[in-house]
Amino acid sequence: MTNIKNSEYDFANIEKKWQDFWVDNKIFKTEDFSDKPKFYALDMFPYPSGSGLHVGHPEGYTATDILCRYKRMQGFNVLHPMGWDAFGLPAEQYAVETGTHPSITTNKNIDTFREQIKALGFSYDWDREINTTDKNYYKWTQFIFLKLYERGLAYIDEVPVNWCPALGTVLANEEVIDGLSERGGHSVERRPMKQWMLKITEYAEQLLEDLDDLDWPEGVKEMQRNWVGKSTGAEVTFKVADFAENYDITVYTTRPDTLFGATYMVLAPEHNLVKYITTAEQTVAVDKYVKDASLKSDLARTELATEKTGVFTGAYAVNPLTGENIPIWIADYVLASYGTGAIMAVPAHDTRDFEFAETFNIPVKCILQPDAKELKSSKVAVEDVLAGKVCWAGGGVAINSANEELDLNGLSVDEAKAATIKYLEDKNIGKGAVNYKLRDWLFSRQRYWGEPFPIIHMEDGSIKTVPVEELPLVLPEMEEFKPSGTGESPLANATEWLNYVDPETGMKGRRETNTMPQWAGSCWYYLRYIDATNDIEPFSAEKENYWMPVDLYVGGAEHAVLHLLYSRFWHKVLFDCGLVSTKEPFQKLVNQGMILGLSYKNSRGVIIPTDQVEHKNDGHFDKETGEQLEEFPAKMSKSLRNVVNPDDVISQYGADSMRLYEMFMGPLEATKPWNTSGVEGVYRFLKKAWRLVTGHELVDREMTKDELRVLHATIKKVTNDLEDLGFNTAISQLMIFVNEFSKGKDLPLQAAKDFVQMLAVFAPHAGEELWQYVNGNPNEDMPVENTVAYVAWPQFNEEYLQVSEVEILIQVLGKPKARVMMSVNATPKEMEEIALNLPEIKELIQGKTVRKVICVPKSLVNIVAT
RNA sequence: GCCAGGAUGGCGGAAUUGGCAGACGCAACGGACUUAAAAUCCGUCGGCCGCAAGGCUGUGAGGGUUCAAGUCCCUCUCCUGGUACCA
Repeated sequence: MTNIKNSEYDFANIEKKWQDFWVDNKIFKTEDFSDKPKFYALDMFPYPSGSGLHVGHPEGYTATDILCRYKRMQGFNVLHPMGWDAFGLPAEQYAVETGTHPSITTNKNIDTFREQIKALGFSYDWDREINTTDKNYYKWTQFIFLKLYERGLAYIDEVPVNWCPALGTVLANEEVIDGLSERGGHSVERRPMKQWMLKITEYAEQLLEDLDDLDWPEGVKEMQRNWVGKSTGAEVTFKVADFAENYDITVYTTRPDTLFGATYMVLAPEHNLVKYITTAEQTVAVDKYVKDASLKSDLARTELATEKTGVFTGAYAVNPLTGENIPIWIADYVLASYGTGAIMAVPAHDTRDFEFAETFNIPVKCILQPDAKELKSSKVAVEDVLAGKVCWAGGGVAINSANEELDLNGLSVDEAKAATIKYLEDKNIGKGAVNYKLRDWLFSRQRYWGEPFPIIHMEDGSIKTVPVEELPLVLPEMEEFKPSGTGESPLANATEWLNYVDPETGMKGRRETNTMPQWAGSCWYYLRYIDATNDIEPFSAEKENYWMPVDLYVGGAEHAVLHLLYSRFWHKVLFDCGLVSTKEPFQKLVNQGMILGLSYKNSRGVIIPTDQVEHKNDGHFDKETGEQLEEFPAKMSKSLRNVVNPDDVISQYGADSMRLYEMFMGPLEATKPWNTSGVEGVYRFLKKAWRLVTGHELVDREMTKDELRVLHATIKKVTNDLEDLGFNTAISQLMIFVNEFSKGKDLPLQAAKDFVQMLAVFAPHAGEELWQYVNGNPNEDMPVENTVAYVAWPQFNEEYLQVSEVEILIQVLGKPKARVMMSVNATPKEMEEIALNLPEIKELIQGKTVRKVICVPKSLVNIVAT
């Protein structure tokens, strides 16, 4: 038996020992099914980068791990898995440079990550580890793609991509900086290429609606709502004047109520009617504008957003309400891809239209009497609005808005909208309409290191899918990973793999050379964990039914929109296929905050790299100049040299201190700066806790009232805080417990057991070691059942928290004046009497009239005396 | 610009439904132990006034509601994240 009585806290040996114990005995292997209630806690799986783990990763992982350990003790069957989102650009770029196959780089990085993660003592079920680049995994990613294809949700379209002629390759948006390639700074142009698209827009409404029932941060839900961008309004059809042909133009507007104020119309330069309606005199100018616009990237178009540009087409449309001819312009502030690619412009009540009208001297016609209240806070003069000198985009009442058949005057914006839509529908020249900002998802990349599409383009132009039985379609081995030079992925050079002959008909075909984007693998990984080794289906329906949905999903806020929207979309498709049983995958979502590094700047605001800073008692100084520096938190980055490496923290203080500090820093969701001396604080706490348990005589005795109160207050606070993910305050309470019990001569056995068990969810290595000690278990050849991992969580008893007397604060006019012990059962009347009879209070209110006395039981008495 | 979140000691942060601001920790200072250091332990620690008892003041700024405001309402400033001509 290892005797740790009166020993020193030796984290290095303890941590190694228990990590081995957990792994060797598969302590955290999850039952596929159980009578126990289930709890599925999911961490966003990492991209295993070459630089290894940083302190931000373990933050979320520690939080879920603590919760999982707690839930196991609460009797839950817990699923807590880990895996690797391992496709991605860096491994391919490295392959281009060095010829090393991306799978080699990837596996090496995964090994590093796994080792680093294991060193933190997380209770993952490693038998469920997944890797998106494993063919047994991406086989099912391809399978799901085929499901999408079968349902008509995947299609090919010509879409402009970032083509870099100098590099002979297509670049991802993040590889293009200010219109130049990130590597080499070559120019990048937009070039249409055939791409796979996924019809996420078909699910726009559901993606929006189902957000309401999710327990997600309000901010994330709002971001998703904005991304989907639903708007309601109307489509209105305008006749083009002076043409024999029917060149009707339909516009989309959210403000049909302002149709009387439409003084011109704008088409996107790409609008297909532009070439038909442009008059001869305007052709040269229009052609030039259209050409220039097509060369501008989206980036350039938005960067030049300050100045409005456009060209008159020479044609006129007829405002259906006023009968007036209004000029038709083209301008790139109207996007071809949104709505109908054409707008009616109401400069008086739309800021963009107003700017344009001012630039080109187009009349502004005010048709809204601004709302008086809004007008007041906006600081614009009502005369200017009415005169069309200022744009009014706020609310109000319609004016100047009547023709022989329709009179909107006096109506509010909402009433006028409804009336206009009804009129348009009756006349058959428009209708109510809904639009979404959400676009279909560009789902192909011109890369090697991604999932190949199970698609063959046949000679006759048809598309053949690879039969499910033949999946996975494996990436071919290649020597070279250089771009093909044509814009196609390097797979275009894999001749043998590329060419296909139909075994039945003999028809030739060519495999799809695009690969799927990195998002693909992460869209459904949470389902694979449920049944990670199934090789006949992606996951069994029975297991899915038991485990889904994910009860808690923790990860970085950077995935607030795309990853979460994409996987919700796939999940809904799988739901419609009958493959999953829930509409939404992630019931509760929490974003862990970013961890910042401590940085230093001098009085001129110049940031000094952290390793050039000398720390003294009276401040921080530049090692070179001796100048005093100001400390401030900044994003960890190599250039500031403020990156904290978890390995260093673990080797110096141990994994338990690392875990504890990550949780003690502050609320999980908050952005907070890493401060190494804070780690020392929790390390001291662990040493103190160790001394409390091993250095005091453990006595199996009745506890005193005070001891019971502290113990049960601790159990209560820790339990409640864990339920709300309040890890920092739970740890504070454990510190209070240690401070209080350290004052005693001995340690009551029950208090020791309960405390050690609570500690064990936060600091599991020290927790296990101390658990064996307080239970008198022999520590060598330990039976598996002796682990603390599944011991029932301690219960608190409210009875022990009760006190008979409490200190009541006596205030006069809200200021604290006296404190008095009273029975907890004192009635307000009794409290008032006691308070008013206190000598010091009597003195204070002498000569004054007591107007009112407020008594809050168990808390305070406030005497209002003047 | 718009949307979301935030601002509390020297620092990280605590504070049920409005009810004693600053729990817990860090740093700092004073002391004990030590030949010395580390480790550990004890004490002080928002600001101002005061020998003290005590008083005044204090949660980004200004106003309001209330017996009582970090917490609720209005206006403003600054920070962080998201988004960008979406008609």
